[in-house]
Parts: sequence; structure tokens; C-alpha cells
Amino acid sequence: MRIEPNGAVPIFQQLVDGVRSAIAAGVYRPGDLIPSVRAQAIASLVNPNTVQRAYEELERQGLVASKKGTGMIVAASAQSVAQNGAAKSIKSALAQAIALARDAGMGRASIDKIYRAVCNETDWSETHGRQS
Amino acid sequence: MRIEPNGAVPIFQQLVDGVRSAIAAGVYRPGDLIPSVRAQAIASLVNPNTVQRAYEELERQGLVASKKGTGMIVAASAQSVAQNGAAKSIKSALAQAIALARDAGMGRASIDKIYRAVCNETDWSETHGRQS
Amino acid sequence: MRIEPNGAVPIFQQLVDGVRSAIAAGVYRPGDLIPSVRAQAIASLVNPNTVQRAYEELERQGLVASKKGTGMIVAASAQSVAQNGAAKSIKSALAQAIALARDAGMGRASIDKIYRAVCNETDWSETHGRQS
Amino acid sequence: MRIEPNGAVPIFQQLVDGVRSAIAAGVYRPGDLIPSVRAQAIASLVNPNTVQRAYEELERQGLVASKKGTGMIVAASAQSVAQNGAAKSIKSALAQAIALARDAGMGRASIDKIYRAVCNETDWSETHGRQS
DNA sequence: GTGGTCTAGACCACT
DNA sequence: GTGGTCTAGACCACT
Repeated sequence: MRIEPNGAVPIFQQLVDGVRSAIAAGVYRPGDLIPSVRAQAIASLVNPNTVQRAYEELERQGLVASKKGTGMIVAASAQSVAQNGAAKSIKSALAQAIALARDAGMGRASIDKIYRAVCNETDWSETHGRQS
Repeated sequence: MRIEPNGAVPIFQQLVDGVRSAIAAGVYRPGDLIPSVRAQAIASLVNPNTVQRAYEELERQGLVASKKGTGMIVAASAQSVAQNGAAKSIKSALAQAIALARDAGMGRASIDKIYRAVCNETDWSETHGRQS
Repeated sequence: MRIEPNGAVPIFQQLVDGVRSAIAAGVYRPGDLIPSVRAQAIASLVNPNTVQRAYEELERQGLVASKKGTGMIVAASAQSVAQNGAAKSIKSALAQAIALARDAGMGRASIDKIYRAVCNETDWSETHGRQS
Repeated sequence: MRIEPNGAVPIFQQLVDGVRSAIAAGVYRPGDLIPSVRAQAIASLVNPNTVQRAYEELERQGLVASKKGTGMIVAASAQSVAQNGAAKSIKSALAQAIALARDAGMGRASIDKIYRAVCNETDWSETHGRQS
């Protein structure tokens, strides 16, 4: 999972989004163990405390459950919950972008053009393969 | 200008975006005075210091120039600079939304659908009229 | 008198320095009228209130005296007072520059070099002619 | 770092100059942490917000980079940037002093005399030792 | 009236 | 602990 440490999005939020996306995409499936706090911290070059906080948030949202001595296990109904959550985040980011465009005096045609350009610039090949 | 005090976007950034959008849209034109720090603070229900910080950033970007005892004046070349800046912000927000969608395993068709839905839910009637 | 409206030195201070320099250089001599507040304001493209404040400061320093219905008259002992004042300002500015250089780790040779360069870049031809 | 709270130079500017000088002189080296906002505030008897503003300016100039939870780190190319910046400030202060002198009717010989006097009155022993 | 600077003190994300 | 953001309110130079 690639973390941008100096971006506008808090690291903690990037971790939550990343794990949730992986669950939504079917990379982590119900019953799977997600990476341990330490492993995730090393892999993402992030402080373990920050990973811990992100995992607590995921547990609060019901996406994973902690099992003593084992780790964090993906919950049974996690995928649909994750997909709903991801959809909300996506809608929210889109709404923000569209409002900025509208406020700057752009019409729908202009925004559509930018939207299509950004879509085309996106590398879609990283799509996770296991989506159900 | 509507400010969301508890959102993820810092208040001073919302103010920067808002004034920049108004310049991009031609609401504030070169030579115009933008609202004074105090007036903007009252209008937006925000602390004057926060407005001051936003105005400093706008000055740093060359969109306005401060004139002591008079106020902040929109710079001659402000509109094109503002439009470029707004376009960058919009691209950035769209890219974030699209990356979230891709990581959650969505295909382009699914995102397009959400994009169109959000566009349709947006109130476009607030478009500023004076754009050149 | 050339005023730089957006410089680090307050306009008010530039006006005080400018008139004091002219007195020190013998351009304005004891008994002379200095330019009226309105004339100075127009000549310097500055607000009359700012000129008024500068003139009050000059009067406080004993360089000029106001004569009702006539204007501001250069005091009898003004030139030596002005020269002392100018010397203090010059010393102060030099001391600031030298302290900056020293703190940045420069030796005397390096500063001397910069000093000589700035001297050579200075246009000395504007020297006032009437110095006593 | 000695701060003069009631001088003509704003406190935050004195802080910017002070840290920049220390970087230019090699006291703070690339990769070093500069004093934390709070530590600097206590050491300089200044409000933490004022230090924060100074550090933001240093970051904007590319001299330091902020790392959340860690502190402000001196940038790799900071020393040469700092030396350039310091040289500009010194030149600017010298030019101001020399213009004042010229306007007051002094010749180069008189100014040279004052310059040398101020140099001799300066305590050079505080020069930082680590300059490269 | 205007913007510019500063103090005092709060809460936040992150290490 | 670290920097980042914000509120509340003061005093300043300038118009």
C-alpha cells in the first residue's frame, strides 16, 4: 500500500481507505487476516501507532474484528460494508471536485472534459484481481 | 461564501478556494477590492485571523495585492491565474476520487455512473454570471 | 522625493528621512518653508494624513516649526540636528547589515567586498548641491 | 537567538533571519532538526504562534521541511540557499544605509568612515565555528 | 475605515 | 513529545 506522507490526506485516513478498498475489491476476504500492525507499518514506512489507530477505526466500522493472539480478521459482511463506505468516499470527493468547478464558473461540458482526461491518465492495470 | 467549519478541508483553504473561484468566474475583476478581512470574517462566521491567513496565501499566489489602508485589490492577470489554479485543484480532487474507485475494484463504467449521478445532483444554478 | 509604497520601510518614516536628509544636505535651509502638506502629498503620491504625521514628527524633533497661516519653517539649528539624526540612522542600518553578515558566518573581507560593490552600484550624482 | 521585541524589524522576520543565518553559517546542517516551535518560543521569549509563522516562511523558502510528529528538518541544499538569501538581505540593508547617507549629502569618504567605525564596534567573536 | 503583527491558549493528527 | 489549524482579542501604520 503506497502512503503519501506529505499529502493533504492524513496518513491515518490513507491507511483506512487502503484496507477498506482491499476488502471492497475482494483482496482481503471474510476470515482473512489483514497484515499485522508491525508488518503494515514496515511495509508502508509509517509509525506503528498510526497503523494501530487506523485498525481501531476499521474495527469500529465493523470491517475487521481483533482476535487475541491471532490478529485482525476480516468480518463476514465486510465486503458489502466496505463497498458502501468506498462509494460514499468516492461520491464525496467527486462532489467536492464538481463544486469547485461549478464555483469557478465552469459548465458541465468543461468538467466532463477534465473528468475524462483524468480517467484516461489513470493507470487502471493495478485493479485487484479477486473482486467477487 | 459558505464555510464548513468541521469538514476535512481547513477553513483557510476553503476561503482561498472560494475567493479564487470567484476571481476565476469573473465575480471579482482586476482592480476590484475583495471583501475586507473583517467583513469576510463576519460574513463567513470565521475568525479574522483565519481570513487574514487565506488572504496572505492569495497574495503569495499573485491573485491579489494588498494596499495599506485600502484593502486587497484583484491583480491584473488574476483571472487566468485563478482559472489555472482552480483547474489544478479540480484535477487533483477528481484523481483522488478515481483512484479510490479503482482501488476498490470498480471499473470505469461504475465510476462514470457515480460521476454522472453526482453531476445531476449538483445545483448548477449558482453559476456566477459575469465570467468573461 | 521618491516614496516606495510597498517597501519594508513605512511611508511615514520615508517622508521623515527624506525631509531630514534634505535639511542635512542643505537643500532646505533655516528659515525656508518646506513643501506644504498638500503639495508634498501630491508630489509623493501619498495620503495627506501620512505627510501630516511625518511633519508632526519633524516638528517634535525640533527640525521645523509650524507658523500659522504660513507653513512649516526650518529651524535655526536644524542642519546639525538633522546631520546627527541622519548619522544615527545610517549607523543603525549599517550595524544591522553587518550583524546579519556576521551571523551568517561571513568574515570582514567578505562584507567589505559586498559593501564596496553596493557603493559602486549607487548613483551618487543625485547628491544635493547646496550642502554647506 | 536574541530577539528585540520592540524594534522596527518584525519578530517573525528576526526569527527567519536568525535561523537562516545559522543554516548559512553551518550551525544547523542538512538533516538536522531545528529547535521545535515550543522550544524556540521559550528560548526567544516569544509566542509559539510567531515562531510557527517564521518556520512556515522558512519552509516556503525551501530551507527546512516539516515532518509531522518529528520536527522541522534542514533541507539538503539549505546552506547555499541560505547564504544567497543572507547576501540579498545584507545588500539590501547596506543599500538603504548608503542611500540615506548619499541623500544627507555625505560623500563616499564620510560613509566609509562610518562603515569602518561600525565594523570595529562589532563583536565578531560570536562567529559560528562550523561554517564549511 | 484598511491590512499587518503579535499574544494567549485551544484542539488536532502524527511520532 | 512534534507541527498544523483555529479562536479571541490587542495594538500598529496607513487611508
